[in-house]
Amino acid sequence: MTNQDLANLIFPKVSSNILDYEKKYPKRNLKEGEVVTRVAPSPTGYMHLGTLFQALIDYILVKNRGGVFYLRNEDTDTKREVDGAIKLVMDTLEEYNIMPDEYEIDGKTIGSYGPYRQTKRKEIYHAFIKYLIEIGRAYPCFCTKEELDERKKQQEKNKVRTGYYGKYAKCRNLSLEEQAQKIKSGIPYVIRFKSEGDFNKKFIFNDLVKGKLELSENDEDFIIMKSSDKLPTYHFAHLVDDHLMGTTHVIRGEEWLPSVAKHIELFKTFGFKAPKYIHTPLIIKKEGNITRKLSKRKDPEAAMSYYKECGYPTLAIIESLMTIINSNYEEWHTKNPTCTYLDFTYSPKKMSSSGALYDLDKLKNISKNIISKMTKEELMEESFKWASLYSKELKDLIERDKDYYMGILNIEREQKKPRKDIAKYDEIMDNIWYMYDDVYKEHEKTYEWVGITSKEEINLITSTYMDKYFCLKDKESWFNGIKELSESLGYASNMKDYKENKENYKGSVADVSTVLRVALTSKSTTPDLYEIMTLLGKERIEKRYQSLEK
RNA sequence: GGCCAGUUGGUGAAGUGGCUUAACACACUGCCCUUUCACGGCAGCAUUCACGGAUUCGAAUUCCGUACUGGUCACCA
Repeated sequence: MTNQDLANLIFPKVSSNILDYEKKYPKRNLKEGEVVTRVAPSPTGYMHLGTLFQALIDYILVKNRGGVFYLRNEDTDTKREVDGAIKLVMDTLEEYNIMPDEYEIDGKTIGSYGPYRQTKRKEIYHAFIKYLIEIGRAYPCFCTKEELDERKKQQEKNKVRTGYYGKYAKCRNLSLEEQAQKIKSGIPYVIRFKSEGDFNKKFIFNDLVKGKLELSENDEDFIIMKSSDKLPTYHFAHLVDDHLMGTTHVIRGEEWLPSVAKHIELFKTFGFKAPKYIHTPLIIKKEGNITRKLSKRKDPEAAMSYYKECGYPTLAIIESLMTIINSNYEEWHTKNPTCTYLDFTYSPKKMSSSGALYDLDKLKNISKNIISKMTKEELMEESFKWASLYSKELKDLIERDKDYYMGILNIEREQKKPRKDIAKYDEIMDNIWYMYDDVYKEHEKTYEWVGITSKEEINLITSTYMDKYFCLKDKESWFNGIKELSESLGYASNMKDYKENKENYKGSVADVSTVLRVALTSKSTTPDLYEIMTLLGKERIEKRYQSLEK
């Protein structure tokens, strides 16, 4: 009995070997400095902010240096797999405009380094595992769950490091005959990597974000192939896939740092060049005094669907992530206002190495700026798309009269210093409902009177205004009318004069304007009143003033 | 508990031995501008970089220790 015999016993059907696959997937033809990155989500039916975060870095790195960005479906955990999960990831990437160059979806494959789906790569993994068995660096392990638990318990009790290594690696010393015999008798087994590392020896690992790290060598005989479906574990799939697909830069979350030693040993054993690693900080959240990883269970904002539902422009999310990716991004962007985020040069070294807090306030601010710079047509279209999915009410209003809707949106827009009052599309309704008579009528509202609250005075102001001073010719004459109205009723029309001689007046033109505003919209804070009045027109204004309680 | 990483204001952070009386942005507060709200402008907001010690003429920046926080220790990725 030889290693070769054992390998053949375990993988009787594997005919191709490593060399065959390396021929089939030759080294990529890259120009100097070009990179190959990948986003490798597992299809759990959920698109995490962190996945987008990493994909964005992948994408930017490729935009910066040239090369290929691909998507690999890491579906080896068949228990957790959810139908349509990769579609969700792809759709999201598409929405955010960070499409991979190579991918596989609905049976359609783009790119020549596929399959881009791990369950379809089983044979390939088997060839690599077979090789490992042949050279005596992998072996079948027959330990049961109970045995493993017991081992761990003993280790904890004896205060030694837990894990399947050294003398605790029970199955590594089984003779080939014993192994063959057990396999033949149908005992379930996994394949473990036979480590030659020494935990007490250190090696230098250079992470592109964290810098040089001194890590202990791996000495664990970790599992590389599962028993039930014969699929590889992450560690092994990482080795095979990233080698064959030619990944130059692996961008993944910091939670992978503890397994780096395993990966390095694996690459070394095969004599493959390991990719460069960018371990990104985790996106964290603060809850009271506790800081923790964004959790998909507890935090709605961990899911990309959250941002879609609220109606944040995708660019706002991207820009806010950019500020986390490299904190000099904003400064760069204000200096280069015509550039897009794709023109920015990403530097892993400048990335913060502590957890990144995703700040929704910051997002809102960025989003307000982006929305304020949209043209009325853009905003109409974007908000319509959103409303079609999430707000029938708004959708109906837009469809009723798109021009009128754009007119409302255009108040204090398309000017040098546009108004910034919308952070997400679900806020639009709050800002425009009073511009529609039927909605206004039905809307539950309290008039936000400020200063002047007497009903008689309010009625006096509105009726005098409509009778004698109403004018919509242009903004200047409109405002002159309000000034004259103010004076005729004993209010100051000149603010400076008012401030100096308050006792001479009942109030100022500001108070009068507020009355006209609140009486018309019920709100004390609205955009420019002249434009609102122009859109509404005299008749409707008059009606609203008349319908006020006497 | 072992291993690894991190710790600068309310938040994200810049900063790699003197140019830092700690940049920039968000948030907050005040003032100015203004018919309101906003926008914009100005100003304020860490005498100090988790704590203790060491090195140095000089440290947020180097070293050691402590504390705290996070990650990880699966036939999950």
